Amino acid sequence: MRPTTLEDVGRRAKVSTSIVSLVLSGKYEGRCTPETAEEVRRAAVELGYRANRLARGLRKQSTRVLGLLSIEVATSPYAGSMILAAQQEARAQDYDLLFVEVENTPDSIQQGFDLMSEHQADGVLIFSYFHHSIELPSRRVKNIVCANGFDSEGLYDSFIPNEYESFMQTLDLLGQQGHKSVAFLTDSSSYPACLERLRAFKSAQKKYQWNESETFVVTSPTTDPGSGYKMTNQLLMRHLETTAVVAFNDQLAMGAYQAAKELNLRIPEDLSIVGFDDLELISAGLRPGLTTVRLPHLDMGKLAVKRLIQRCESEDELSIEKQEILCTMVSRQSVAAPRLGNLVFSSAPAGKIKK
Amino acid sequence: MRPTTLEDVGRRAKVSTSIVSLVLSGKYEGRCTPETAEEVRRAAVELGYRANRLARGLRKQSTRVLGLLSIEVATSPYAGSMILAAQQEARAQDYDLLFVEVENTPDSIQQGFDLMSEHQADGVLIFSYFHHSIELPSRRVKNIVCANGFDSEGLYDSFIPNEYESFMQTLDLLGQQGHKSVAFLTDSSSYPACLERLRAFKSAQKKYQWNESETFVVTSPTTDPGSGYKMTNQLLMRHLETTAVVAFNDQLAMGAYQAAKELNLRIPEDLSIVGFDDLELISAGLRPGLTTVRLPHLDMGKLAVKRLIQRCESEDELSIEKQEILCTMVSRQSVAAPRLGNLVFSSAPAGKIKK
DNA sequence: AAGAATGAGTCAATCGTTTGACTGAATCAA
DNA sequence: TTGATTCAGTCAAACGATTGACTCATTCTT
Repeated sequence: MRPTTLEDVGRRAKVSTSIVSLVLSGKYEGRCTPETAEEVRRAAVELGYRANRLARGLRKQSTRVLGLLSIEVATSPYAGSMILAAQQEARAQDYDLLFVEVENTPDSIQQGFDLMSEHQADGVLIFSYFHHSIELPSRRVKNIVCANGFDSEGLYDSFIPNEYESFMQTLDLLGQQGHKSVAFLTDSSSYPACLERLRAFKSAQKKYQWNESETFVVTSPTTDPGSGYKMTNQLLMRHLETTAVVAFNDQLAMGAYQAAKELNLRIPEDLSIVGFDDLELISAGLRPGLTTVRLPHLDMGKLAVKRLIQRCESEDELSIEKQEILCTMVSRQSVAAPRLGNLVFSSAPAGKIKK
Repeated sequence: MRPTTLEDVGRRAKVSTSIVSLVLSGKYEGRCTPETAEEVRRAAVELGYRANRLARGLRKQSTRVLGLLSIEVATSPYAGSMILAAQQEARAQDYDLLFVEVENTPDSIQQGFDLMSEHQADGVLIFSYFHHSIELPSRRVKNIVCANGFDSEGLYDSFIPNEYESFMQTLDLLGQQGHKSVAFLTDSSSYPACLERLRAFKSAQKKYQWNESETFVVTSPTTDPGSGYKMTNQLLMRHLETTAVVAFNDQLAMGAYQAAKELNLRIPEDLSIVGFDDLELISAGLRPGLTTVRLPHLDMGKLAVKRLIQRCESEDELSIEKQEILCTMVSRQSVAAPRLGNLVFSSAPAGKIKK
């Protein structure tokens, strides 16, 4: 059963395909009477006409299809919201997403671009699993936008999280509550997320006069809960006076919970813990709920698509937009003021301690 | 900069577009000399020629594009692997995926189908968030395959988890270890997952002579860790003799861990716990690691695509394939034989207890 | 030496839409 | 009355790839 074409509709409404096309796209003024237009529309509905986007794309040299190159995103637990947000924003503007998962190698990415160019995608989104620099190969697509990552040459728009300011939100919270012995569990890599969060921590140490002993920064090459557990044990062995643990991500925080509970430390009364990422499976599931920072996956996905479409539809050259997005702090129950009986007293006035 | 076309390649190789097309698709035998073919291939590479899939699709009436209707999948933590597996299987066979997230309403699904038909997708995959029945509206696509769900009329292929047998794997494990007081924390819905897992539990109760008191089945409308915590508390209040807790999913199991730890019960020495789903963020993150059952998202995604492509390329009518896939048990450290000092002794011979 | 067969290509229709150029009738201005 | 304008449409050429129907020259058969 061949699908209905413009010609079928035209035959039924007794007009040429031209009129049908014009009417259905709303550009028929001066080309036919409103009555004819009505007749055409009726015929189209009766026959269940759906435009063939291949033909349209071929003729108009524009497909309203955006390529989504996902660099190891779909494998990650973060996948959902970014891709979903992109999809919905696209659909809201009558664009569709052609999805390809690629590996983080110039070769694989090149293949992804080739594919998108075969499909005549109007533009390509590059979504990255984690916030880092991506080496883009020579490309044959004009419109490109990156989300949760940026191209190494800085040639394209990018929407990335503002690691420093975002992390500072939870650090400020701890500082304001009067903590003085705060430890940071982190990754030993040199990705922006890592570097920036460390920079924020060091800056908070100064700002709130935290104990700046190097042993308050615990690093590990892996960031699973198991590592978090070990790091926290190791930390508390050395610094039992610790009143707050700041984790690079929620998995490490989860490990910190386990270590704390084994040592019979209550959270948050004896030990405050904060995470990063807001993986709800963890952060909302832990007891007590984990105070953490939600990565702006939704916003990045949405903004990237908005910008890409803008690029696709703009006549003239747009300047390169690099936007850092502030994450939102999600307050649950894992933070409290340090107990007065602790080694280091809070120097903040009582009014400040209570929230 | 207009992309290279067959004509450009033909011009450079000094042959007609026909020969170029024939050569590049490998069907040139009897149409030109191997030397000409080589010349054409060289020209194509030099110009970086990429076929225009719109034109090809229009002409061949086949696009090698599969629509992926994701019914609330992308919002779920399970998203990744199923979509990823589908993408990779498709790509391996030179198919691409057009991704649309839809809501679980006939209207929304209908819109999804309409879209796919506009794009002339060769077939449509329907991926569902959880294992359940989907009402499909009147459709204009011939090839349809469902994964992790099935259409209410049973008209299409479907690949779903075998809930009963899969769940039975962990129940068997507990039975063989000699547990007799086993509780089941579950959802109070009436989806297949729920019904089947309950059926498996009841059957295990008989098979292993577990205490069949109704109070060993604890239900709740929500299945977050918080509920698991409450349910476990409530359970242990009534049945302190419980030696094993079986949870409907990993979130509930996570809650059970929390309750157990608060009561100073050691896992697995005092209480064995098993989950379902294998959400690694939880199951691999808990201490000790959670023994659970991995849903076959990867297989479902892959098999669904395989079958859909088979359908797209088959001349004749294929019969409807309904496949139930066995999940794999993931053994971690949350299960052990009940302690001999417990209220109820294992009646199994010692040889059976040890694995 | 005439006709058939083969080899190496080209031609042109087709897929379904879009859209500028055209047409033929009716109306209007002077 | 005549020429210009408007109205309500139709025509046909793209867009780029595919493929059955051709063509023309050479070689083979008898």
